[in-house]
Amino acid sequence: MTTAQRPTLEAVARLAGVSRATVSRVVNGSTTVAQPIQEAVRRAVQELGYVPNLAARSLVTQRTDSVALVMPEEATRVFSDDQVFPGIIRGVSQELEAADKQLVLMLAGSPAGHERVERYTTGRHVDGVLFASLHGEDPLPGMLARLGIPVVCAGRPLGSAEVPYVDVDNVGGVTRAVRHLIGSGRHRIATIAGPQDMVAGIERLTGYREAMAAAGLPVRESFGDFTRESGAAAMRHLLAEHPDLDAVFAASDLMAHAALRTLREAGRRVPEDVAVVGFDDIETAAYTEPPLTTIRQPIVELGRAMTRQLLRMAAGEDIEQALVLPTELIVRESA
Amino acid sequence: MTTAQRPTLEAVARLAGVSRATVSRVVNGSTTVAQPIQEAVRRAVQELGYVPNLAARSLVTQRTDSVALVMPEEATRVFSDDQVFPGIIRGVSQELEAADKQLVLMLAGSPAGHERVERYTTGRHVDGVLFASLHGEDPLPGMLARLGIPVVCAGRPLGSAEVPYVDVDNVGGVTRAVRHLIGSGRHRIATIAGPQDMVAGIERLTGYREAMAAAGLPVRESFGDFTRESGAAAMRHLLAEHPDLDAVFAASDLMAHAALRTLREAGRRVPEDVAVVGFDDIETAAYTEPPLTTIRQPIVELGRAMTRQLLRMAAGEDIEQALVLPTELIVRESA
DNA sequence: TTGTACGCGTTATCAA
DNA sequence: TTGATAACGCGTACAA
Repeated sequence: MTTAQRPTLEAVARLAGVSRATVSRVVNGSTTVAQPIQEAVRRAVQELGYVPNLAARSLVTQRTDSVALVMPEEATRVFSDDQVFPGIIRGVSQELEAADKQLVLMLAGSPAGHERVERYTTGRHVDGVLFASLHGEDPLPGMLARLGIPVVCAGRPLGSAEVPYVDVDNVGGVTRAVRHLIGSGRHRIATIAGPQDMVAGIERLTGYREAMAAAGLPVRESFGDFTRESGAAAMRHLLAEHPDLDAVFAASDLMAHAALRTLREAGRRVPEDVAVVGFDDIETAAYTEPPLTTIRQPIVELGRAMTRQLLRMAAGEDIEQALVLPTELIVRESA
Repeated sequence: MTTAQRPTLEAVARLAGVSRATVSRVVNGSTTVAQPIQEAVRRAVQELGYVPNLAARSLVTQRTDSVALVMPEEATRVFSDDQVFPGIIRGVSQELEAADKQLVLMLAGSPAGHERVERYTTGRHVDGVLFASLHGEDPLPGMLARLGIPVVCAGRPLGSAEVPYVDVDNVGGVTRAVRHLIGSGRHRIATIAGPQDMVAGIERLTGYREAMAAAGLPVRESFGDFTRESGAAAMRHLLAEHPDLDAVFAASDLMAHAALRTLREAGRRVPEDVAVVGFDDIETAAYTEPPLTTIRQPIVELGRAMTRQLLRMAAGEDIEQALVLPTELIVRESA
């Protein structure tokens, strides 16, 4: 296997009859190079198929032109069936592509994986780090921020760390959903809450409680972890505890989907007997039986927004500590 | 912002009272260093929080310790609702983590994106390239292979290029599904085929045709692009053309899901009037109405296998040109 | 077993 | 406007 030697700046310089420095200037778009020379250099680059060596460039510029996206590995499991995981990646990827930077994806599930992420990111091998879907109080974002490494989180980070984040308006969305239920005559509204070690789970429960309190209605709570399985168990639990319920707000569409099925198995009609509202607006939501009323969150836009914030930080700009994207109630047939 | 200067080999060497070379040897696990010195070096590394500069290392080793995973951007749209996209990523990520290499994810949707991928990968900024879910005859994998850059594809690449790949047994899986339908008394079996510019679409149709021919049954074909929307349209088309059909094999679970709904809207009962079989075994399959009989493909394992092959190539080993993973018929209630 | 010295391919500083 | 030349941080012959 002939490892075809890549052409270097040196080679281009020789072919174009100029110095390395000049070639470098042309490649990096410096304006201080005479037109005819620019063209000669470009021709040589073209002819040789020259591509800059990023390692060499990083060594001197102290930039890597790459950004890490860190996701807990469970995320790919928990969200394996919805669009959150691919959606964030797509948004991040779009913005990075526009900035001509690479996306280094790190799934950090195991403790070993987490340690690896820590080594890699603190080692300044990337220009910035995006965190998605954090569980509990991960100290890593705060640590990186203190090291002066640009960091942005998806969702308000738990704990005291002052790390910039982008989130969706969980509380506002849930409030609208609960009002919608009340407006259609429901008063015995239960919730299947999400995991309380994730900010999305916490805030959606908060939204439910606040909306119910505002209407002077009593709460009926049960908990899941965003998955279908947990949603089914929670729904069964609710039916046993509060057989009189006439509506359910589930903190994820997957749990709502499982609730639909569990209700049917229990002989309850949706929406006649029990109305159901989910959260996310995954594609499946339009295909459930009956189609699911839910709260849409702009997930691709979330990925894009957090990336833009990060790039601005990396460029030395000051950015808003928090950015909240709007959610929207999508009314279908289940409520 | 005090850009805390990272410690270098030099700093560690000074603290440990040895030469840079020795520190380098310890860091890279050379056995030719005296025990007490090793320990002194390790202590110094610990104390300073030394992390090797990857750019500098790449420059001299000619390795980057990173691997690119290239996916057409449409994949994240087409598969936004199933587990293929996250599944492959998870498998790839697991194997790379074990090998202590980074995953550079590149979504190549637009022509500009494709060109960017080409520049990046041919520029040898990664030690190898994984391709997922190719459409049509992409020349890039073959080009990279000829450049001596390790490449592995998910699914047999179309066209003449001799690029190593890992695939699932599409034909075998479909054959089993069709036999299952025939075995339960169905004879007017239609198919909703996948896109014919993707090898998965082509092979699943081939499997259907071969199994039908082997049983001496006539085919009824309609085409989609793996999405629900296209599946619904294809199902309507089939009902119009072949109102007598008593079974449908859809080349993806999403299309099968849409078929279930379309059949119900048309007043057909599943499985009494029409049996339905899908392909993929996405999580939703167990939650459709009725639960979907389908062909499971080991998608995470596909990601792992292709990564192992790539790493072996990158290590200079010879690898099998093709690797085919088994599929499995999962019988639920729809057939 | 350890250290010296060179080179990897770029960018940046300074003269010319 | 252009060209030498010095870093950037590391691995590794080669010498000791």
